[in-house]
Amino acid sequence: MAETDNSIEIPQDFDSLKATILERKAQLPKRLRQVAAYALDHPDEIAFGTAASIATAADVQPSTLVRFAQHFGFEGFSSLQLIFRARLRERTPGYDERLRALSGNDHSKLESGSIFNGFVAAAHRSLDNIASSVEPEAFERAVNILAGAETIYLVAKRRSYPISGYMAYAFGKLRVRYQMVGTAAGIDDDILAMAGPKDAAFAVSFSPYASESVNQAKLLASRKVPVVSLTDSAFSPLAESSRVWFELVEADHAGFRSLSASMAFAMALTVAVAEKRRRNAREYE
Amino acid sequence: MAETDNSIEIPQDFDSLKATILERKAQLPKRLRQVAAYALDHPDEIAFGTAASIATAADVQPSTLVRFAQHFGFEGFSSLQLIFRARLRERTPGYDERLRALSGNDHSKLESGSIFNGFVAAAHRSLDNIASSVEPEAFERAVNILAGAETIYLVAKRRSYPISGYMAYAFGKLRVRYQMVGTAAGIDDDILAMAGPKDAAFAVSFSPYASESVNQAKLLASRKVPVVSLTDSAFSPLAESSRVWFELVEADHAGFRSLSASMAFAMALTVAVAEKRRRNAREYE
DNA sequence: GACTGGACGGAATAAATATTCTATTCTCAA
DNA sequence: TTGAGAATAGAATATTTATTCCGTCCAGTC
Repeated sequence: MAETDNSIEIPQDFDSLKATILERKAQLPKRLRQVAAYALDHPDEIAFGTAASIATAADVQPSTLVRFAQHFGFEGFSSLQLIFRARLRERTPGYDERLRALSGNDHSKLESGSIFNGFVAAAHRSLDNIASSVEPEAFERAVNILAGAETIYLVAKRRSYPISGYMAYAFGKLRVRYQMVGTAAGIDDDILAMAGPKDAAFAVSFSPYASESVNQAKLLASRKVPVVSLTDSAFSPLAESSRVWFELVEADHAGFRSLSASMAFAMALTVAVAEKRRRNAREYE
Repeated sequence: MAETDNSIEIPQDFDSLKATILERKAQLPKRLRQVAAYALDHPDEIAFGTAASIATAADVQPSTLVRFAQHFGFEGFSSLQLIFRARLRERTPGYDERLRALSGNDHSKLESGSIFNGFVAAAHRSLDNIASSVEPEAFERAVNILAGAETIYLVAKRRSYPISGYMAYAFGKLRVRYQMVGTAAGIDDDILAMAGPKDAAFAVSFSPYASESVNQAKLLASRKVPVVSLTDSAFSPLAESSRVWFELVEADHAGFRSLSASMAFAMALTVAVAEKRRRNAREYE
């Protein structure tokens, strides 16, 4: 038998698999080389297809695919396929390297270190994700709505509260009139009663959604106050009350979701609004 | 029978499918809505998983997935799945590319976009920096100090306030006793008067340092309360009052410093402390 | 309060799947 | 040319898969 090569590590990610294939390509038997060529040329097909369909496309037998996989140390074709699928999931260039850099650093030696690394990695992932999930056009609309408002109402509870807390700080510095909602219990309704169509609101809520925030957003929407919202699902109850809404899925570690992407988003929105106002004001001078 | 809706077109790509789902979301029965939410929140899982695995993850029956697909005009679950797979093949162009496409048209649009990108980039830079600037041993010591405290006092003002705000939320979830300092003016001194050597404090302050925070940290230190602090300079006045302190320089954009690294740090510290406590508690059982 | 129609859960089923096995073919050296 | 060993094709097999079907449940209506 000349099958699984135990002496060499089984590739765990697409890049190293690709390298291994290229390296051994010359010594591969005819049909296996045929498979190798097809696999590297049509990685998407390998990821999605069945053994039968791929075999037909590559003009080999299904069993050849299994032998190919086993030749590189995998248990069968299916486990090889996982590598090709993983490649499509996290097609974030640069992320792998960063993660590898993290796992090699001093923190990994201590027990609390892995927690530390985990949160840094989660924050990175969140930020990688944000660029593709926020549409520039929607962002622009949100900026326009908030820049045109007399007073910006900030609605957030619990986990989202730090986000609006930062925005409040920044708006204060930038001389943009704002009003936080939900700090002291009881007077929220009175505050919201003052909001009108000339104002605007920014609401943040992640699942599990604080019912208070949702209701307040609804109330504002019913009073013709344009609402911009930040949430983590297209199914968020916030979405239906909002003129513009952003779906932002934060990566998590140990069950605690990162706030990095939300924070970056909030900072960008805040500064963009202030910038827009400054320019509008100059035009009227 | 009320099945396939021939009058309406079957979505052929992911975007129109998503739009259709969102549109009909309100009228969907309970389980189908559950599937809808899961599908839009975890599109990758739908693309790769089997009906059984997805059903388990979404907490429904496999047959529900089939009904869901048929509800939207597909023949079965498999044909719906093809849409989700196609999405991964032809990745949607990221924000960067879309932004570049926009840049030719309108200058004002470009402006908001560059602000957005700027903050995301700054956040990335901050996170890249954090691993090298925080010493694992110091982190370990900080965890030990806070894990051993009866009550953890959180001291932060202004820009740092969102950080302690998040920690308060997380400590609450994790059943760690804490006390925020500086929320309502006037009673701070009374709160601090209760702190003793068995407690500990975590103070955050970046330049320009809020004198209040600095004084409170000094007061705590003089009362033999161990202080852990997070700041942005070795010359920070906080440092001299602290048992352990961390220097964390955040990258900035347009003069506004990122909070991503501080946030990641705070989350890691919070969870590490809770974890440590949990372990200590188990040892004494 | 009974009736009706849709929604649901769960078992049954038929198709499709990856893998294994074996006979045959090919390769290369003596 | 012949013999030995690997490589291959293709059928057989044991899972796993999506789907169908039917009894039950639930909400709304008269």
